[in-house]
Amino acid sequence: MAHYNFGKIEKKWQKVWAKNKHKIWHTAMPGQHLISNPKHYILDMFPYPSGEGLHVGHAEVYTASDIVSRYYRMKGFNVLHPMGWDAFGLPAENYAIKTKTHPREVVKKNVQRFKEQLQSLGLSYDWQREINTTDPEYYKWTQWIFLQLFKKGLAYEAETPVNWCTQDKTVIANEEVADGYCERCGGAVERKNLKQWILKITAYADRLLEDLNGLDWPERVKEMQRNWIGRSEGAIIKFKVPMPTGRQESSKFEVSVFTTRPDTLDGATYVVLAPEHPLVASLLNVKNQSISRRTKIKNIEEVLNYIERSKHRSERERQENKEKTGVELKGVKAINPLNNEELPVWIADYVLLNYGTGAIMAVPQHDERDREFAEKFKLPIINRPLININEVIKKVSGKKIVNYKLRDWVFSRQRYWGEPIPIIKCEKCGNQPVLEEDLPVKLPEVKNYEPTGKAESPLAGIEKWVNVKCLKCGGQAKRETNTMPQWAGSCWYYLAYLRGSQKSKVKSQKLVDPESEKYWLPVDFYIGGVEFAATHLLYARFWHKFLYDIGIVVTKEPFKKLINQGLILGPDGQKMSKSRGNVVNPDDVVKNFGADSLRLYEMFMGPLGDAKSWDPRGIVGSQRFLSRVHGLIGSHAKMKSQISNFKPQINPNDQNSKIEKLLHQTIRKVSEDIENFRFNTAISALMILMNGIEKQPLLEIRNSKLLIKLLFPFAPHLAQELWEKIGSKTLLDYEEWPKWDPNLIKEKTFQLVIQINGRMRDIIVVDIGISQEEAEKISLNREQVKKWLGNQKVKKTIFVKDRLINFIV
RNA sequence: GGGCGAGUGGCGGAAUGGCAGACGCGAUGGACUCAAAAUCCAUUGAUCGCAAGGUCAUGAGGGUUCGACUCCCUCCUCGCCCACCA
Repeated sequence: MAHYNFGKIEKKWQKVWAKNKHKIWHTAMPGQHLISNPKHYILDMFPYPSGEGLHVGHAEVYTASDIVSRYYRMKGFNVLHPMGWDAFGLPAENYAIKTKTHPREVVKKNVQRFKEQLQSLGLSYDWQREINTTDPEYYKWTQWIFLQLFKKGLAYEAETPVNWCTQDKTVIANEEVADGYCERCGGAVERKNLKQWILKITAYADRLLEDLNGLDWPERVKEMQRNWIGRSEGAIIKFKVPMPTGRQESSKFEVSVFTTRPDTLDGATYVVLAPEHPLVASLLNVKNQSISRRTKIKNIEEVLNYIERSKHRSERERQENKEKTGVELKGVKAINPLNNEELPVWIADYVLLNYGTGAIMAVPQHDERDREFAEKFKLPIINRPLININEVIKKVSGKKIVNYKLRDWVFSRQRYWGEPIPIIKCEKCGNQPVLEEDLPVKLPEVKNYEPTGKAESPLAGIEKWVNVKCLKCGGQAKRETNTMPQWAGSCWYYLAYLRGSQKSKVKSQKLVDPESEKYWLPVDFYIGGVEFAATHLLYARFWHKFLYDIGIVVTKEPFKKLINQGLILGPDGQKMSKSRGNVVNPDDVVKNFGADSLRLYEMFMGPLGDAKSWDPRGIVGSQRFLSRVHGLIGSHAKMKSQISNFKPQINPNDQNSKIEKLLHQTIRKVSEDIENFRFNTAISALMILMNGIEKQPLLEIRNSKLLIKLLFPFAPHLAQELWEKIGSKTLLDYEEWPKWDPNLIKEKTFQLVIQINGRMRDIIVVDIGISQEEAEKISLNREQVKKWLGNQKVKKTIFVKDRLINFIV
């Protein structure tokens, strides 16, 4: 059988769908009457429209959500299934620097290509709701949310470290750092502190943790978020560090450590500070630039060298299990507040400034890392009895606290291509929020997107834009020139779709129409990669909870059910990448095999959530299957007048009744599998049905219709084509999903497995509901059973109803 | 280093406490053909046996159970994420 002309069929129906005057995939706009049907909001993680174009991994998620959307539409649900573009970000900017094109133009081109590619897969999006995070009408509201955060004290400025390329004189992303050097220019990278905007996500830590319990998310994602938030109970204990000059005691010369084990305090044998810890600078007395005279530290050179070295190591490197490094601050001692013992003080870069207090007390007897360190540097390891936690804390005036691994969210980027942070800075009056009526603060045009050589955004160079009047005093002020991170736009985009069409968006004076929000939220199915577990998914939950607090939304959580898709690896089992040369381009696959074959194959490859490698031969199986369906129904459609009168027989032994049963089993299997995102087994069930139908002497039109409907969510073009071929004029989107008859599926008999000592020795067909006595009687009469039992005595019999009987001898 | 997953035929996978290998790919043999492709039919975990049938087998080792791919423990290997890639 030759393959059907998928190219022609697919183009034909894509055209019909695009033009369709009934707007099959459109849902009611804000202000329009909402249908009272039950709803499903089925959301894809929207793509970053990269220059590479659509990836087969995109095709995988989007096909999955498309199947579910089509299924629920046929089940009578009001389905919202939108798509948009997460279009701010680094690659567009880097490309702009290289080619001198405006990122806006790059994004426009890429979006167009992505959209065409998505449409070539036959995905049923409500395109009238399309959004783009770089659209000023869009980022106006991203900025608006920032203003609300600022007004509630949840956005603040503080010094935080960035990767500073010493050659380019610019801040670079983690991704652009390779082994301590800048990936682009090869210059050395060091950590440098910069004043940046920070969002207080830690204020929501407890709620973000608590509310995970109510979410229908994969347990592993919830677990990742729990660990990321990293709640731990412990205490802050202060160690005095006597003034190195030996004169008066000062509160400055003490160090607070966070410990989860205050009960081990008696066994502490040394104290470790992060190299950046402010106490280290104080001890070195750096500000006088006369370190050596006023400090007690005897090994200044060594200490300074170590601090300098740490600057060049990333956080990850510092925590890696290579040899632990550290330097003792010779001459400095910390006093254990419990027993007044003098402890040596070290600096080591495995202690991080931004976790806990940036300082630890080391108890080598109880902590593995401390012991390793102690063994390497020959520090004492002592075993002292544990003391009751409350007693310790009371005795040393410690403070019980809850500590989180979660850190506040650094929200500034020294970049052009992002949302400008809507703040005006006045030297006299401080930070002023831009007035809401002045939003959006639009990105101005710049001549080039190159870094400025100072740690600031290219926006800083546009004087006309930067210089403004202070809103309070009217004096000379400047705009904030940092932009927001790419995550900002994706924190609320599921709400942006509810703003509706371009027309209703422009008209709207609110972030989201309350009616629409009440009806559509929460998102029922949110589908995307597990790699966002601790970033986007946490950031979006944080913003949503904030919007809940200020009365914008009525739900506490944005995404009710989360579904993860796994990576599609190259044929070599490696992650697809240009440099490996193992990238599969979906355009080629669509051209050579058809969109329906691509969709079917990607869903058939394995469980949605698993990583799986692309097998260039595997797709022919999917294509072969579709061609067989096309051949069978297509050829029979010509004779439809003859077969439509065919009457099914009632006789249960008749072929026709068998196929009836298979059909209903398949309807059930496919329905249940779609609802549970198990597409690989759903497709396998369709194949089994097809194999059964092919063996039939005659094809009943009713059976064709059922098969077509079941196939439709997976291979919509072919299904719609065949639907037309058998004489139906409707669009399948409006057809009802088949129901199964439980009576037709019910089995009357089953295969009873007979085991002896747990090993299968015989199998017989018996009636469902057979009693243990009867099963025993029949089994013990079987030749096979007699042979295996011999003259051994049955000690025990295990009977599992409608399944097996096991004789223990 | 930390966190989260996964290991089943030649390959992708199915079975989540009860017949291991559904469905598909590939391979082998056959039909059709001058021939090839396509298609159709049959076989296809390993091993012993003429056969009936047996034994072994789900990364390795142990445990729980009448019974373990499935649950528990130890180990090995691989994948993903780690806060400025998205």
